[in-house]
Amino acid sequence: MVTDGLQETLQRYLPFWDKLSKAEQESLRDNTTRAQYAKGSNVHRGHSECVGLLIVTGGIFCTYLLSDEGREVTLYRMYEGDVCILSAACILRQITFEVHIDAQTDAEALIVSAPAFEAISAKNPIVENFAYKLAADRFSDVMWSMQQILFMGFDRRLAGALLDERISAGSLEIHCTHEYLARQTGSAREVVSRMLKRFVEDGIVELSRGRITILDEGKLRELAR
Amino acid sequence: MVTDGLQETLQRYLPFWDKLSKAEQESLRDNTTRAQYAKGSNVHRGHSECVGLLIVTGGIFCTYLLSDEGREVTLYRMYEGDVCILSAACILRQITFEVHIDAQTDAEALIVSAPAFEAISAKNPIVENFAYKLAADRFSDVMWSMQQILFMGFDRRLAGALLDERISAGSLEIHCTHEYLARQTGSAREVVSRMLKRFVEDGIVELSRGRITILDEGKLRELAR
DNA sequence: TTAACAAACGTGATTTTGTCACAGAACTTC
DNA sequence: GAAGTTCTGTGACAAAATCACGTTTGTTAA
Repeated sequence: MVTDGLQETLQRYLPFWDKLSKAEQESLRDNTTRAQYAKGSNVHRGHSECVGLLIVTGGIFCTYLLSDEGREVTLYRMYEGDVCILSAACILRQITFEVHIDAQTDAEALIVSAPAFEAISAKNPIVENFAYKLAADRFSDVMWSMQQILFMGFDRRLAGALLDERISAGSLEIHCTHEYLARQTGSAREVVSRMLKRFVEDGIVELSRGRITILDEGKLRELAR
Repeated sequence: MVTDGLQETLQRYLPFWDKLSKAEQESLRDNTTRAQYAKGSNVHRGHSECVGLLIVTGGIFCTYLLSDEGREVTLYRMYEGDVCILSAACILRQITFEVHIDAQTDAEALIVSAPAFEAISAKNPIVENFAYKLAADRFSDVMWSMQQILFMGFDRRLAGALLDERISAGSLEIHCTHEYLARQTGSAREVVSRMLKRFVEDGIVELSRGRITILDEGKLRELAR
């Protein structure tokens, strides 16, 4: 959680801050608000109006694709210090696809209003550049997921997802549902359940409602390789 | 095919050209060469050294992912006038994934050497910006493929691919192999063959070696919807 | 403190898609 | 026209997704 003033936070997280004119700094600051999101709440959906640039100051946000039939596939997650450009995608005319963004935990962020950011971005190439570089970062994230889904067997993907959770939990006890893992891996809940059962048979994990305990991290790493 | 001088071609295809200094223009021009590629030849592979910025002046280039086992999935194609940034991905530090690029037909392009482009891009934010905007364009292309592969049934994807070919052929007679369609749809050759057989049974297409004739474009569109 | 409810999970049956192995057909080249 | 290459067809199988339930587990509220 970041609790200091708006200006200090903006300066910390926006690398171009010191290259802005005083007027630009003021304009940004005056159009930035602090926002709180409850776990599971929606931040951005498809091509609805653009919330603006999201600067994560606490919690986890999750960017995902949503199919017409309601299937979700997670693209990447954002943590404290990450700046979310797709919540301001309306600013970048090159971005023509739709993503959804939710708060995955209770979370908070600074929001730079889209029009204010757009105005500065239109005049200041350094700022515009920052935005496009963020997009390129996400491009790489998405390509990573895509390769995983296209080329890796499901056992491997699930093992990888479990290890990711293990890291962000900082513990061998993971608290998440099978449904959640299905979204992370671009698969279906039943498929996750079945594979987890196989992992149990192999002595790799232990299951209980809403919790997965890793018993053999080595085997898991080997699987995910 | 573009046959005029280097400088004219650069000016036509690089929107930032007129904003360069004389020295920058000269440097770019002197580090640009015209290249010919035979159908099927490789232009860029993974993280091998960067060829540089590719400006397509004729033919078709194809950007694809390649798995360890050799499976290929086409991401997008480039035509006359398109500028390829991923062949110069080494310049953009944000781009961390690997793609491959082939000439899909006999093709030709101008190549701006990577170091020359990088030098100018490092000093001139407008040029750097241009590069990142190109990347964002491709990001959108890739997201489009990803949604197709993740959310659409194979019949639909194949119908879409056939319609794409129908357009670029400008005719109901498509000249391509099942293997090619498999790469376009992120699937396998046998799967394409089988689905095409179903299309034949439904009176949608007619098959012969290396050629597919669309008999019922309406049904195909309905399938692809 | 249960009854009622909702969320999470288990599992068989089915379909779709991808993989493997091989065979035959259709063009090319010499 | 013999040999080789490329392209296609097909059966058997495996992996994964989907469908249709049923069961378990925890929460809420009468």
